[in-house]
Amino acid sequence: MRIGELAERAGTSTRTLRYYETQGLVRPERSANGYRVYDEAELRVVHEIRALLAVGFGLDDIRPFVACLRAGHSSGDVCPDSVAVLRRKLAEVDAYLDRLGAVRRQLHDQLTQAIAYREETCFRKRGLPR
Amino acid sequence: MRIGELAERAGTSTRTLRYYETQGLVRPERSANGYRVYDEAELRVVHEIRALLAVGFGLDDIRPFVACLRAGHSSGDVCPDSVAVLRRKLAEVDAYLDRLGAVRRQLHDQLTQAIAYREETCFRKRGLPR
DNA sequence: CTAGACCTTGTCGCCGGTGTCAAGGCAACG
DNA sequence: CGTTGCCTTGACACCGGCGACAAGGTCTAG
Repeated sequence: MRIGELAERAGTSTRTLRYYETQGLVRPERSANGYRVYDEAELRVVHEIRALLAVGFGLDDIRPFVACLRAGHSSGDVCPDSVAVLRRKLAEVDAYLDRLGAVRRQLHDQLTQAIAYREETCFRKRGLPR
Repeated sequence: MRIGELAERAGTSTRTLRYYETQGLVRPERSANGYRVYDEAELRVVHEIRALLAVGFGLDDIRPFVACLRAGHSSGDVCPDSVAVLRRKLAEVDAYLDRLGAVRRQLHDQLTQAIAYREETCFRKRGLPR
């Protein structure tokens, strides 16, 4: 399988596949004419990469998962390094959820007060009772 | 007040203040020698900018708040445009919270299963009963 | 007069994952 | 033989909010 076919089957672009290669995530053979040649297993790898990217991982974080697949495991998640990354990411997400919750509260308060102020001003302008 | 003093008082850098100026957020006068001269009100403006940036706003989102302050209001939140941005941002944060919650769940599941698999493998390897 | 602290504008770099274009090789079909 | 389509490497662009540096002007104290 050459790069164009892999790109299409994986739902991405050739540019992206070449980039993954520079990052050490995908390792094609080369045919005599210099074309990249991928075996079926690489399709799996690319799917794993895309799935993890979609969840918010960076390419660096993904490396252990790819290594795990390449080591013959049926899931990229089960190797120690992958588990470590999963733990770390889960902690990061939890922390971010906390921060975002705080932000949400602040925004909500700000909005509530701004609206209250505007309504009060409106009442005063019209000389209406509260 | 010149740029260095404002930067120090606002807890930021001169580079940053000049950048805000290019973005139309801060408007210094110029003294005869070409130096930027800020009045006290600008300190307030810069504080508002920094506070909103810290919450996750972009400079574009912040513009209405600055305009609101500059229009004489004691808070940047109370003008219609600001309220609109607050509403939009709150919605964005809510959406992001949802997505992040889903991601958290997925990570948690992945982690749980990976660990379960590792333990099972461990048991099998040692020929122990479950 | 000079050193030093401040100011000016202009430019490049970063980060991450891609899009996009350029210039050129290789293969297959007519 | 030429066209078409796929492949190659290389390089610029993007987005946002700055950091950092260069080359030069200005003001003040000694």
